[in-house]
Amino acid sequence: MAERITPRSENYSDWYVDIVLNAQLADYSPVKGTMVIRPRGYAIWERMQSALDTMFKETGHQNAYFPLLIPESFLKKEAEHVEGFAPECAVVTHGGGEELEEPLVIRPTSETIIWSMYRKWIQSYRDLPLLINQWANVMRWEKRTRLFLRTTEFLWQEGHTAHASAEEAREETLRMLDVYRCFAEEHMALPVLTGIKSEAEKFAGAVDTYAIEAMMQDKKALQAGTSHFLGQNFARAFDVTFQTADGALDHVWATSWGVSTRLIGALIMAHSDDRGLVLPPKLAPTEVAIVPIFKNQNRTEVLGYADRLHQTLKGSYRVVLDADENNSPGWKFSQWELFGVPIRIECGPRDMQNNQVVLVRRDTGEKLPVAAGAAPQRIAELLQQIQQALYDRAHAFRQANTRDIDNYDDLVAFFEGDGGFARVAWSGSPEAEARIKDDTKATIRVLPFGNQEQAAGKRCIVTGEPARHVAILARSY
RNA sequence: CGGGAUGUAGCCUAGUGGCUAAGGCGCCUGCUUUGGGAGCAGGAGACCGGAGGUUCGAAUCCUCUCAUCCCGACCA
Repeated sequence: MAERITPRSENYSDWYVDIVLNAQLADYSPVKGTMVIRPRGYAIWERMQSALDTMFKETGHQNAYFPLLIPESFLKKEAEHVEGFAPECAVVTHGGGEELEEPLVIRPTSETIIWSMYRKWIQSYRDLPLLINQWANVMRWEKRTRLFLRTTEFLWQEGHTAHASAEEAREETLRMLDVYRCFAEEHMALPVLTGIKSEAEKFAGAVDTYAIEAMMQDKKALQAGTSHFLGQNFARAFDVTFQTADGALDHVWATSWGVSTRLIGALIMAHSDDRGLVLPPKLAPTEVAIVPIFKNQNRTEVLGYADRLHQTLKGSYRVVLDADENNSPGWKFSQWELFGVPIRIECGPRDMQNNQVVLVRRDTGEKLPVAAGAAPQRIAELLQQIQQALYDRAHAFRQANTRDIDNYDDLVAFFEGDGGFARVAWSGSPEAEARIKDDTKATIRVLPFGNQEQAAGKRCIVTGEPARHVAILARSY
């Protein structure tokens, strides 16, 4: 029998690991905390990259590549930055059989090396804005790792932009946050909250950190992407100045923003079920799997029928024909479900007689017989419906598990129970934030856009002081 | 970095001092099958995580060590 997937209800962590391993997305590799992204997982990443890269280009960015190794001294130039990252840096001390003059840090992020270069490339306001993105691997020595969600090495993209004014840099920060929101919603079918992070949760070295935040099926929050307004912090640290149109000298304004292979973890935890992976059609490496059902006496005919269907669909869809003769149809059904293929097409002798095929939705299991000639059109519609249904289901789930709470005891009870997202009024005091964390293990995920004005007239859930913010609280990954 | 658990064939597991380490899945060969994880027959595959020790004898007991997973403190 095939591998059993631990049901979500039994153990969510085990379920997650079972999905990743059995759907062949990734595998553990020999070094603690590192993993191999297998072809089925990497193909998803490639689709993510392709969609995001297009969006980055459409917003005026260019790709470049900066080196993996960063002089240790660079990290130390920005005070908060070094404090934030020093504990999780891997450091190269030897090369070519000799101890290095200066240790080299394996990048945990590239602000420092990039700004050291921007110093050379930026002299005038005419050189701005400078809009660069890089696709790269980074390394953060995490104490505790989880496949895709937090590994020692991971793949991501990091955008680093330089601007002549604070306003422009802020605009850029929000523009890219919106690109992430759009990508999450439209491609990943993942509803996200957008907003700003609290002081405690922001990026080391940023003035403001914005994030998209999603709810997973266990009601925990996952930060799916961040966009930072860096102010002039890195420009000052690396002495990056430019001459303005009126001849003055000013430090450059900066942003950085990134999403990582963690998004694959988000995808899994948002949509998949106890039968295996469920992928939104737009990111599914294979959209359609054709499973012919034949007996010995009609093998040639049925395979021919399936093959003609395959030929018909090949030009328009990412489709595979599973013509293997050893595994039973039932086995193949389970297998393609495990792999998360959005639509399976069953075609057997009965279908052939009726000149039809059976489309099976991965998300609902629903079986839909359709005339063979209508299949291409129906598939297009169905893929869209599945994409939308996944989004709607995730959105409804988040709505159902988000509660407005205005009493501290209720808040504590909420997180002692099933938990979810708690929407509360908050004074802005770090002490209040810390107390919530101590008492509930929940943190401020985001101060969401759109309803901050609702804080007016309310009192902080912890201190009772006048509230200045609406905060979303949740336990998180 | 603390707490817990586990390392026996590709995977899962049995074996808790005594013959040649057992079974299931998977894999290979052949036949038969195929509308929800098929059947039969045959076959390959393990220095039992590593090192040291106790013993006539160790997968099994002891010591050390390594690795991984899970739960907490820290984080894309």
